[in-house]
Amino acid sequence: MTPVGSTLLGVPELPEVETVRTQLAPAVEGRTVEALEVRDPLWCSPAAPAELAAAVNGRRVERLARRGKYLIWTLREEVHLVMHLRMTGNLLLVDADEDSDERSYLRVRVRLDDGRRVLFVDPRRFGTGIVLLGDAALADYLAARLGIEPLTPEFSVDALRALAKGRRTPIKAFLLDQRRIAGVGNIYADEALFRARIHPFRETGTLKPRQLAALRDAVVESLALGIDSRGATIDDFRDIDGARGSFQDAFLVHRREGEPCPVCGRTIRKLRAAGRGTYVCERCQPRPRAARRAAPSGTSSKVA
DNA sequence: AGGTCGGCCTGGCAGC
DNA sequence: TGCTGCCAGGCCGACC
Repeated sequence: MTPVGSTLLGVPELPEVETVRTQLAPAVEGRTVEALEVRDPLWCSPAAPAELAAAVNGRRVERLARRGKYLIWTLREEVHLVMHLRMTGNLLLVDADEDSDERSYLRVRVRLDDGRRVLFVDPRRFGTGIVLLGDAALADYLAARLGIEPLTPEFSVDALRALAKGRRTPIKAFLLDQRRIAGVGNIYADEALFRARIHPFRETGTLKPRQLAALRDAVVESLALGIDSRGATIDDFRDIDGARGSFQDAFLVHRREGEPCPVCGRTIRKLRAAGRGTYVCERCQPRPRAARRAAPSGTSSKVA
């Protein structure tokens, strides 16, 4: 079996989806989808599994692309199968003799014309799929949901400044809003804010140009590091312990509550921002004055 | 209209 | 020990 992607640790964000795309593309591009079997109707609701199959079956895969956290199968004649892994979705590439209906959490099976299968496995059933007919329909779908792609030249300091201007929302919520910047999730938001030395409660519109520049660089660096790290661990994915160590070591503050800050040694705290568990060094990332009176802590009661 | 919040979903685990 | 119930969070839709 060739495992592609993992959700053993953390939620698939841009780097993980990109890793999946990189690994999967050579196996599916140029192949024909013999059968799309959606075994869990929730996956494509409100559309019916048969509708998706009718649109997709028998078509050749021209390209596997990524936009934000979406994985896009572009088939012949502008048929687009758009997948989202959400929280616990995972894609596996397997041979026929490794495939079975008994596999736990199997939601979708894509049978290719070479006998191999791509399996969408998802314990929590948050993952989704939709078929969009026509390039315009795809463009509309993505444009309604996603903003700037952060690993492109379009993600400039000027662009970030324009997005941030006048916004009163906390910067963490801003980073998680896919309609502004596409692909940043909870992990990389924490990592980028730490690198840029910005507190997650900081009001977005009050950030100085220098801070916005630092944040832009930090987002790009964090995502790029995530892609590198993912690539490094994908090969020994079957070795759970090996994958785990390498993956977590890359993160500076995320999920490191109670540990010393890697820069200054102050204990990393867990807060709640934008409804998410949020990790911060409040010496490196000083809490903004306006937020100091707000609830000082989230789910954690123990603060060293 | 921009911002906030609950619902979706289930494995894992804290707490009784 | 075994059960209950809460937590995790990306995205969407309801609400203010």
